[in-house]
Amino acid sequence: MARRPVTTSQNTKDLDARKATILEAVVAEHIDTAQPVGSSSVAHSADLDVSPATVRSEMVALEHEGYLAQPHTSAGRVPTDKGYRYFVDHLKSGVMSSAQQHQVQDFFANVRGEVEDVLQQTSSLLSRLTNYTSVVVRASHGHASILSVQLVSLDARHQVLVVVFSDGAVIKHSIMSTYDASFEDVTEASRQLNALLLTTTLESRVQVPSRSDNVATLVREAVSVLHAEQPTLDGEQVFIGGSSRVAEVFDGVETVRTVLSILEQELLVVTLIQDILGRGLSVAIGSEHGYEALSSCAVIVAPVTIDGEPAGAVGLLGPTRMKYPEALAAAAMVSQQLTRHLDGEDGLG
Amino acid sequence: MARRPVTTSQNTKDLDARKATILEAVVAEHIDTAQPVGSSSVAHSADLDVSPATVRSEMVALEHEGYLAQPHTSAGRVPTDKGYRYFVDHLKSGVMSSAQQHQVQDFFANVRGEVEDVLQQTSSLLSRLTNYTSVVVRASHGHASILSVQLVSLDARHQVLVVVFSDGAVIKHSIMSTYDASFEDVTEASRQLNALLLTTTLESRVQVPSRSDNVATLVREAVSVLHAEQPTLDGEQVFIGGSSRVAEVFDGVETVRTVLSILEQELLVVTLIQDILGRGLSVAIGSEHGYEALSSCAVIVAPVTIDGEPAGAVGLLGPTRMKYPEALAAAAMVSQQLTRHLDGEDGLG
DNA sequence: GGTTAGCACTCGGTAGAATCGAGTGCTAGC
DNA sequence: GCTAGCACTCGATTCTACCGAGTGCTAACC
Repeated sequence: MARRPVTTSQNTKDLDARKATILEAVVAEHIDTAQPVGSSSVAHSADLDVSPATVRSEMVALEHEGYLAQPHTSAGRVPTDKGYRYFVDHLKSGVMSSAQQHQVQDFFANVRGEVEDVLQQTSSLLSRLTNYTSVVVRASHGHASILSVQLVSLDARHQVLVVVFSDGAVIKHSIMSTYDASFEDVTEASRQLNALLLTTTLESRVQVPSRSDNVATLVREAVSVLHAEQPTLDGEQVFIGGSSRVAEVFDGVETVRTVLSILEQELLVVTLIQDILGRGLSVAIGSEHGYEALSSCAVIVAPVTIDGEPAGAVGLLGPTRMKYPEALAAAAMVSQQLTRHLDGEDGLG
Repeated sequence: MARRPVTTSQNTKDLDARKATILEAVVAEHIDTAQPVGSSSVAHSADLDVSPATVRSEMVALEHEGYLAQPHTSAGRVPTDKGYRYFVDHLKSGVMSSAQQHQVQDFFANVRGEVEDVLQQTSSLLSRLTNYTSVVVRASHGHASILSVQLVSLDARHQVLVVVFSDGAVIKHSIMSTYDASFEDVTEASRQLNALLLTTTLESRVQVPSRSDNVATLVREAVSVLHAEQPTLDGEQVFIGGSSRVAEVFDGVETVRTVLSILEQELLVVTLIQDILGRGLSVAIGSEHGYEALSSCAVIVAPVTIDGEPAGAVGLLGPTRMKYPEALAAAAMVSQQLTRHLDGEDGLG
């Protein structure tokens, strides 16, 4: 997956009022119709009392400044990524239909079950609301403290390590011992692990016993397996909803393929979302997120917190000509309601 | 999702040798080219020494008997589901390239990690091998015996119930108590739960204490939450690999959409696979599996066992004109190797 | 100077006609 | 029973003409 350098500054200085109106009209209409937009329809729709000819001359200016592009001579104008960016940056906060608002409220009033299930369903909800593919990311439990460690024997050579975190997450790891571990060994190792790890986090490193008896070996093995957890995927979980939307929202089999195959790579998705979030954006349009393969996509993200701490994010993936007002509003409302829901449950469903 | 009655008997009585050869030639060529197949190419390719005209008259017969169809007059023939069925039923066992065989062996020689990860990667492997979308289903732990039950307190009102099964699976459930549970209450409840549930299975029902003290309430809550596990999804896990293949393998956005949206519904996928498996088939073609929406798909399944007991299945989803010999061989080899891998690990990775 | 009406020009999209050709079904003869 | 021959069908391709939405430019207008 080719990664291009990221443009940090948006370089969207304000346009004069009329250019802005025209740009916004073009973007809005193109989002609506998926067609290049001509000067006359802009002249009529936007309530500036000027002739198409005037609009045209403004359009060439906007084209020179990089906000618009022309698929070919004698076609209308189409927004560039920069054009969309301006549009998004100058959006007055959108609204959701009250029917949709109710839908969200009802959802959160009625969900129950494990956090994982709630997050998966939230992802589906967001996708249904917007008709785009939705992504919900749950932050890693890297800095949640450990509440319980338990080693359970499957048989003499196989043990399962189960760790419960303060955020309610549970992880398991399988351990294969190199010698036959007695029931007592395992129980004792389990006891020592608790003593060792309780209240620490996955990020902290602990002193392991250096003895070479069976129990110490088990303990060392368990601790090392836990610490090995980090490098791969940081323990984030990804929940994708409405992946079938990809097929209806993008045109061109090739694009659909590419986007789907990116969605298959959870690590990539997590990185992407965190990247955007880290840059303090709520939308990344086209080339902005730096993934060549997603150059025809826009990504909307909204953070989710628990007790004020970052706990994940919700995201939406659509074409650059996505319905920003609605999508932004939906993402905002869902992330906010999800945050409240998780807070209300003390960090766990 | 409309469900049609399932055809149980295949009704594929043998055809005479020449018809069979012709039918097989048509199917093979159509799988290869995706085009309707004409009489002359069959006459040349298959080594029957007859003229196209003869082939033609056989073809009308095959059409009457329902093995072939004509998209329109003056086009070649295309196999029907029944035609594919005959082809599959009379397939001499296919072969995999030795390169692919090595790929599979290398994979299983080198995978490590949790079963879940292994299964997910196996799914990706199978998809890469075949260029179709792959599904790996892990059977529910409904009749694995319980090795350990633990109740962990998040805070006074929230507990996490963690259960470890003999097959190495770990499940968790969140519990909200209606009163403040002390640390001692939780420890005691945990102890009692162990006494109650150890060596039982999720399917068995146990006698819960009828007292109304705090501990008993916790215990009842925990047990009921466990038993409630069953009805929804039976605890099966689904791992889908290469969903992006859908976009390149089916034509028509609508089909892609439908197939993707079915893959989103895990319950449906599990049912489908188990259904096919239950009918003792290894392939379900077009209308055979009874899902209207998948009428242009073929599904290949192969069971996976642990110690001879059913433990899940691997599956492939492709168009009815999929490359059956290769796909069947790949599914067979992967399921067999996976079975061996899981057996070798004593039922757990 | 900014705005506008007028106009010639561009060029993608569509509709229709002509044609091609792969493939069929039928029939008569071997 | 097989096959050569033949008329016929019908989707796909190509070509042409043409329409019209939209542009850029210029000259006049306020």
